[in-house]
Amino acid sequence: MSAQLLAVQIDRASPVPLYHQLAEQLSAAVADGTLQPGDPFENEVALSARLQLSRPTVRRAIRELVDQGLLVRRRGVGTHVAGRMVHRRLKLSSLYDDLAREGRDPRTTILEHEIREDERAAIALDLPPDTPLLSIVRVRSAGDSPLAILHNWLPPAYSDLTREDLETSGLYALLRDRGGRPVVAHQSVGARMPTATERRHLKIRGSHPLLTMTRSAFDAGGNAVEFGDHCYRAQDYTVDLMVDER
Amino acid sequence: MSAQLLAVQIDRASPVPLYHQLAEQLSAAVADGTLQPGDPFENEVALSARLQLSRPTVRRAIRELVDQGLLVRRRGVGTHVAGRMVHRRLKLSSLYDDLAREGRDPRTTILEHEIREDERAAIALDLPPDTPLLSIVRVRSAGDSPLAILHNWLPPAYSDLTREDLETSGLYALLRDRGGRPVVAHQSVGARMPTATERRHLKIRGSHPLLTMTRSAFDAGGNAVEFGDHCYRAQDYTVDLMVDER
DNA sequence: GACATCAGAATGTTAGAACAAAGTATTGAC
DNA sequence: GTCAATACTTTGTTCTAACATTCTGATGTC
Repeated sequence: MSAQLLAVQIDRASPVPLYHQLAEQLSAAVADGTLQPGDPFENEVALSARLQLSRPTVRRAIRELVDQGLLVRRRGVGTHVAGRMVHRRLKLSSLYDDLAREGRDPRTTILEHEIREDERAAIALDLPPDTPLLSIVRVRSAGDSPLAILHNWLPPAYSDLTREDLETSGLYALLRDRGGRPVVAHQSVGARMPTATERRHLKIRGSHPLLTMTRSAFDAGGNAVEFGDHCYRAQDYTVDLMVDER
Repeated sequence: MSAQLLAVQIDRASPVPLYHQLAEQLSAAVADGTLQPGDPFENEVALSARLQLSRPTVRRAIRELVDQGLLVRRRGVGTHVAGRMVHRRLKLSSLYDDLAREGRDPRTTILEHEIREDERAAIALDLPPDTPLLSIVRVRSAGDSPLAILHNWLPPAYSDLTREDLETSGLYALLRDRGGRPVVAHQSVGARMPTATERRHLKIRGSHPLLTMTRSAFDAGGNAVEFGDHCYRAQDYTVDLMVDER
């Protein structure tokens, strides 16, 4: 029961770390099906000898794949390719990106765009309650069908975003362009009936609920990036997520 | 601007790895407020010299804290304590555990308990569509107030769970006792109006929606552990979660 | 044939060393 | 005084080396 010998090419002149070069190529082998779930993986020592790399380097590459959930390691047994369902694919995406990816023609109508104080939003962003925040209310549609009402508050660092910016692009894309890459978010998802105003904006007829979500997003250093209070037509939208305790 | 010298005790006779002993004590210093967000952290070399540990060992301990989101490292600058909001605290908890922790007297009524085939559940668990699954329907209450209807399907390995087991304990606790520790789950959260039966079981009067959640859970090896289709009274329940892209 | 013992194979832990890269602070020239 | 070059600090990468721990399977005895 010997493992498959994967073809790997290492470029020692490249500025990208050896362990990462290796990790990417191994990762690709799992992704493209060269290695199937359950398949045994070449062991550390053999791999390091074959590729002329030290064991710590190979070990670190394998660790990256284990962290992604692509491989499972057991002491005394070996390393194997994990089942497809445990592969990690996290994303902190926005509705705009999701719709754009599906080719559903995302559109934005801006209802509000002004600097204000808001205690609830400030607290959620771990900022002083009297911090002036840019408050934005948008209706997001796919084609002619309104899907969601998005209320967001941004800290002072981003308060120069214009209405025009927001009409043509998603909020998260704008934040990324400004260097504020959100990597952590606290979300809370619930449901309730819409108000009369919400029914009008979302063109809801009959008895249909809203899916609500609040989100506080932060960058890697813990700086506040955005607080959002969103509501979606529950008929057209679900929140999908992956919980991972490894 | 020198960093605080933390008191750390390392027991080389202990079977617990040195890096983990160190990580736990450093983690505690952040948790109990000895180190505040933004505080500088003693650098790797100094710490390894002071504690008589090798740099790789210290480095691995620090890496553990970085992975938890407790510390932030930047090359050339140093290591600092991260803001409180980016600390990772993941949990794959069940409603029973949540209620018990809050002292809200969780109770369970079993409506169904039988072996059946269910194509949707089997597919969600990455099993053949004709796999016989243990199908369980429960009403979960806090005291006398019904909160949720929980429909779960379990793979054959767990199909010997009895009604009595389920009445006295949470499903996740039972699974853990049997060695099936779920570490990864795919969840989908939505909202809809309740059916007449659901209104009766959950004692819903008036126009109130349900929060729905489906979940497929797997252990570290990728083996199916559970598929659940739950609905909650949206008035009393929200799904809280933390998304993390680090 | 059933069970305990043991060897082998794999990952896990720890150490010591050297150099690379990035950011900060100081120094020096103009 | 301003600005650029330099030195220093700190984390990042890579290697060699040795021993520990855990699981599997083979060996061998009763």
